[in-house]
Amino acid sequence: MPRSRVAGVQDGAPKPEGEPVLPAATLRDVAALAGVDRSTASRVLRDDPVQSVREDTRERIFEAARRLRYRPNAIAASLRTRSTQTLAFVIPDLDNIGFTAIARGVQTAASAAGYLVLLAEASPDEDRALFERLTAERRIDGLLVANAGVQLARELPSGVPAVPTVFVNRAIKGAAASVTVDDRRGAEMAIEHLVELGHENIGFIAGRPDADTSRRRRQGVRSALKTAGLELRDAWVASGDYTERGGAEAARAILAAKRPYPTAIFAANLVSGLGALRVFIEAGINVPADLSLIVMDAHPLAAHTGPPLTTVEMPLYAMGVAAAEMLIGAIRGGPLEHRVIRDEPRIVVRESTTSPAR
Amino acid sequence: MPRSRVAGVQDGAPKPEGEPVLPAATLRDVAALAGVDRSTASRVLRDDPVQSVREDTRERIFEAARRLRYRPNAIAASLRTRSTQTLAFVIPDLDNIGFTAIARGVQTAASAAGYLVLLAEASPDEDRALFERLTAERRIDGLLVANAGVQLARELPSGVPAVPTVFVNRAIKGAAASVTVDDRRGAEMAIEHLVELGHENIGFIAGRPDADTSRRRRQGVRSALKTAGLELRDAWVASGDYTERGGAEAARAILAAKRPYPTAIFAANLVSGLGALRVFIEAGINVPADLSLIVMDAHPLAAHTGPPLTTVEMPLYAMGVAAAEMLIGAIRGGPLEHRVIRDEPRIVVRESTTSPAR
DNA sequence: TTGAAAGCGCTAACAA
DNA sequence: TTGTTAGCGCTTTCAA
Repeated sequence: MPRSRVAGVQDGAPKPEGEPVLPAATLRDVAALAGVDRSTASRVLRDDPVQSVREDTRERIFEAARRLRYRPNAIAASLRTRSTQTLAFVIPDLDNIGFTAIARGVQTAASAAGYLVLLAEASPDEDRALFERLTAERRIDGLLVANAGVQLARELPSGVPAVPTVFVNRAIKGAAASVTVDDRRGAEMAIEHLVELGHENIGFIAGRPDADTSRRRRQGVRSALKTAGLELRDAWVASGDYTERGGAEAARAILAAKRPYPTAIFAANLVSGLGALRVFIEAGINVPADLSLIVMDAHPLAAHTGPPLTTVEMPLYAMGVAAAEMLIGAIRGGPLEHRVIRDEPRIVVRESTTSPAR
Repeated sequence: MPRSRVAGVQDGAPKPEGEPVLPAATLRDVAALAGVDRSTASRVLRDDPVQSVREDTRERIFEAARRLRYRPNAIAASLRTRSTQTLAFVIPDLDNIGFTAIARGVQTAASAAGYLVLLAEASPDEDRALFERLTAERRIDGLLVANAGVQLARELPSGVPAVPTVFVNRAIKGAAASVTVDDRRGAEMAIEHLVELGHENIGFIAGRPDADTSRRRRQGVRSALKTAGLELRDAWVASGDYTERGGAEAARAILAAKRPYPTAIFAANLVSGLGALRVFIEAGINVPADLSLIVMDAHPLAAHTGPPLTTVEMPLYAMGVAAAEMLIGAIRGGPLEHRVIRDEPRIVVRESTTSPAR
């Protein structure tokens, strides 16, 4: 039996009924206690290098702040400085497990620079309102947009005061900045893996036709096949739309075409690969004995599908870090640019790929 | 071939080099253009019911605001009203797929009430700093905390001006408010499902011993087994710690115990169930023929494991909605309380459970 | 080395 | 029905 202390109802912070909740101390209170002017207190507490302050004055101010548990009011500071120390990271779908690695990179880089991150999900029909709310109302200093459709970039009303914006995992022509990964190389590596296993008949479940990532992945497929002296048959290509359902439909389309079937398939992302996998299994196809499957996007769960999926792991965390760093740099006057993270993708071999049957 | 317009590099918002970016209009500008005082403009634009305004004045003000593309500065309003219209939703781990349904519920309810949600991930060693930053600096009006450990509640310095806080999926004694689901009932239903299939030897992979959800799930297991006249053998129970690794270890522990093995196992959450599933499969155990497995937590990906997992789907979305609504109510002066969402959990039967072999 | 004064953009008493 | 006034709490010249 576990000790009841552990298994019992948890203790939390008991309400401190005794201590009256004082109204939060302001800079004025600190200054009064330290016997200085508010401006002096402000300079000291912010470590303002512009003017020097006598050591004992500094100490008096710090001591007063400590005793009053002074915390600056960020809202008031923002109003004055016109800087909120906050970024927004907008994603289209929280359920899309691909974004967590990016988000973690963003968070890490932002925290390191003292920025807070407002992570928000916005479906295509809501995003305009959200963007307006964030930027027009001056709640953020900069914006990161992942996976969002063109709509959003196109529709941002030009009257809205522009905050620096970096697109993540999406190269939008005309946008000032973006950070992407080398999708083309990742797709090439997927095909190379299949070719090394001996496959000659390779199919492709593509992404959303209107997404630029999809275009680059398709290019990678073509170029790697060409290098291997192989051909991409029309009947073996279908759009999986980056969704589970799209992947399933693509799989059915490939199965519906006349034989021969391909012996291996590369799906342009994890979710569409899952949809396809399901269709194959339900059709009685043995993966990988009859058909190998490799998908783009790494996620812990890929290890738990039936069979575990061989994946192409892209440097998503690094992409998030780079995007946040570029954005913060831009806020501070640095350049916005289009950047591609060239860290080599990694093939994680699991059980869904093997050599073709003879 | 797709039209090149579609497959090509995407167009975004071209930089409007022509239009000079005007400094954003303020209330003062609107008032001047409409020929009224700032206060009048403010009242009209906020739809302040306190005082009435002549119809033509209203129209002049709206027209001026429209022409100047006026958007109120939320920071300035916040400073004055001491309300940010922003909530924070703090979660311990973005990768935990269980939280997305909750987050979506929170978002929906918050948006409906005009609140923005700041979704933040905070590991146990960071959360204090984050909380201070959010509350002490007065960036938010209320706080939702999901899955967080006791630490956080216990350690919140009492000097920090308290924002209303609602714990989500976690009942913390001493905390003012929480919203949870009926974990006990969910666990009972899992066991009932196995019993109905004819299982008599049922094992349990429990959650983190220090989590209150884990305690309730354990209670449910015991009570349902008791009702069925079955016993829970010590050798068939192990803590999976709510992690994949913990689940794997628990599975190994159960396999290491002397026979007989249980014919079915209930894992207290999805991730630990995945860890266990993997161990079973690697041990050559056929799931479900040799061993049925049911897990708590619904997620689309549960349909894609090998075999697809039978799950207990809890009303997580409803929990998120309820938590946000309670919090917003509290901000507006309403009560904080401990609430349990009693919506009946749902068993989603997939292929990982079947009747025991004879 | 410090203080005085002004003001970020808005809202809310109160007065007219 | 509308305007006057006084801040919210902070930062930032400028002057002493």
